Amino acid sequence: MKKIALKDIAAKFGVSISTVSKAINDSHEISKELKEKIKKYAKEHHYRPNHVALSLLKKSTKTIGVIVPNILNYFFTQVFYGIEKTANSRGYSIISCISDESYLKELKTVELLSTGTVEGLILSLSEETQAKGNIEHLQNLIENQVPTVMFDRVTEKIDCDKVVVDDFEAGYKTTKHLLKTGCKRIAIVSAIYNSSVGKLRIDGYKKALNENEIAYDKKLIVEVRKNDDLQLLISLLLDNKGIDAIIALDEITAVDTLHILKSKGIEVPKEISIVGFTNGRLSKYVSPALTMVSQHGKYIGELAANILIDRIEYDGDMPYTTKLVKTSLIERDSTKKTGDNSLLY
Amino acid sequence: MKKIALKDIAAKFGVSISTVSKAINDSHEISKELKEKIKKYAKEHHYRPNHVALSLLKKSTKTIGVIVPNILNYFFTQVFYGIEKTANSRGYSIISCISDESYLKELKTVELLSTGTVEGLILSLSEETQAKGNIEHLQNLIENQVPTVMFDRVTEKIDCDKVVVDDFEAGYKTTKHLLKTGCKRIAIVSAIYNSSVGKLRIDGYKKALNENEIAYDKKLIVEVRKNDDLQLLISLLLDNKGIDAIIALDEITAVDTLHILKSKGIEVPKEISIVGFTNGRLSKYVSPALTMVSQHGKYIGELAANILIDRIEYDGDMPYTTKLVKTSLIERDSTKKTGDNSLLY
DNA sequence: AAAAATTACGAAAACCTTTGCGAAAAATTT
DNA sequence: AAATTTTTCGCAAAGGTTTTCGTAATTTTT
Repeated sequence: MKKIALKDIAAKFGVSISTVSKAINDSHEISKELKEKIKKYAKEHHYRPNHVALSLLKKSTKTIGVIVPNILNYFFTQVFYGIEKTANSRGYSIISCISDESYLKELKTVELLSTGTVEGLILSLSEETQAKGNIEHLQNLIENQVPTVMFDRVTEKIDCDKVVVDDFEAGYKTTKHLLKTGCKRIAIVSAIYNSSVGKLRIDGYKKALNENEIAYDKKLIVEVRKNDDLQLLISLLLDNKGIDAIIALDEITAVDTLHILKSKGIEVPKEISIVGFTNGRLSKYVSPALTMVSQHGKYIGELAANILIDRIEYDGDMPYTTKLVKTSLIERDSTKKTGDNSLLY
Repeated sequence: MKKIALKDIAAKFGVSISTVSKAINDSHEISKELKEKIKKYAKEHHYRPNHVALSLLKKSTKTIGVIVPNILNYFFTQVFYGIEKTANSRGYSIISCISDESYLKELKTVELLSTGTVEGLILSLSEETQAKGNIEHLQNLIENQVPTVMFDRVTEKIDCDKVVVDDFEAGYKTTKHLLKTGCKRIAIVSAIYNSSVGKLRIDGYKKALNENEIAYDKKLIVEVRKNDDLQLLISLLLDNKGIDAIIALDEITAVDTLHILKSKGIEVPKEISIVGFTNGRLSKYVSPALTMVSQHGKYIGELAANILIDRIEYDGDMPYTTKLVKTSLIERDSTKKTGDNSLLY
């Protein structure tokens, strides 16, 4: 039993292809008896209209493309999940690509998908793309009228819909919270020094410091590069006497930092508080459970998908929007309680 | 600047569509001057052949479908990553669906994809599908000659290529290891009582017990259902005096179990050893770090993709294969060392 | 019984691309 | 100058589907 087409059914009953099509679609133009015969046969042979042919005809594939830099990162997994869920509920399939933080793969994918395969694209820039600043491929996308939504790792050089975490506010809020719990000298450990995201968080941090009349000290910002020894970096950092809080800009770094502090016999949060970014699966299972900034990945995915599909389906001019998704601080046991100064004495 | 087709270029230069097509594909049939004019114009307007039309013409979409039950599960994320990577390297895109453990969504997806959209399918059964045993949709798939590879959660009722973890051996190996470290009364906590996977692991466990002449005790197998209180279940379990090891059939349960034991003041592994399944991100960050069974998710994905694409591209008969991927026991600190009996006394 | 309306189906276009073949025009050879 | 080859392009088909329109045949209405 091979793939069956209208043609085959038409041949079977000695009628035309259009008659079969109409019969299967229950058109009133076809007599009752013929319709029933054809429908029965079609069902028995598992006839299903060829999706590719339909896409060509309707000029609509009901498919959107998604490019994520790294699916093993829990945040992106969550976003992906959100996208898939809402896209699906609105009748769209998703064709997914993992750029693996590579500019070239991102480029290839964009070129591949922007040829009628998908009706729109949701993407987050690869690390390499952000570092290089080479975004011609995305510019072409917009020029070619391919609806596009960028999320999280975006660039202001491209004019399109965007969904971003309010990383500035997150950095600000986090720092402020730490200050409120009595911390005075707050360090930042970042493994994402190249991204817009990291810069924004640090800007928010600076603003909070400024508001509290604490001088910004560049020595307190530690950039962790690939293959760097975090243990060593933390040791060097702690030579700056008086550090009483560390903000880690990703979950793994937060957990690693916690372990390093513990191995040094430093009590968390009594001596040093820790806040990490991205509320993934690790944070609540370590001890003490880490206070984290949740970025609502799933919600971001849902939002991005809805914006994209709205644009695909809305026939007319729609101004580009940038949605700023607020973070939530999830307080656990790696920070002191607000107003609770007992630990200070 | 809208989407541009051969038609538009043909109109621009007053030539036929076929001429333009040949010019762009650098055919010798077209004069040098015309070719250059057309190519220049095409490039300037970012012409790219419509992928849907090509798919229809070539009867090949260069796309495979992937259905995973739950992308937030790290094992599946890893498999997904492996699939994407190799599919991509072999020139295939992937269209992905998350069944969310729902039979209905799996069914809908299979029906949607088996209509010319994809050339083959890689899937792992949803929990509901496994529980219900309703696999007609997959039977149709095979009958309709859609190349299909099932991984991890498979059914023996369907005859197709399969890639499975050697869960029987894993259960056997794990149990044997625990016995070798001196454990005598080993319990199992399972949140996947419905799956083939869980049953196989328990079968392996039984074999190991049998070989060591230890009676199988059904009371030592705990099934954790949704919304069940694990804390309570563990407490009840521990009423069976003498339990000195627990095998948890998924990572979260392993970590949770560890926490519960710790909160009860039970020392791990001195009093009770713990081994968990699925070596994800959590296990090595808790303390003590958990000994886990790694299932090599990425490799499974790569294998599945290669098998599928081989079948798609090989024109002829190929017997169905079932690949059994061995697990690795990653020893950390939640189990005692082999031959080290010091902790026993 | 003639006119009008309804029923039941087929032809063809459209979606976009590639490619084999035919044909005209140009260039080359005899 | 005639015959042959080469160059250069267009036509048409094929892939599967839906849909508009046309056209018979049949039924209903006047």
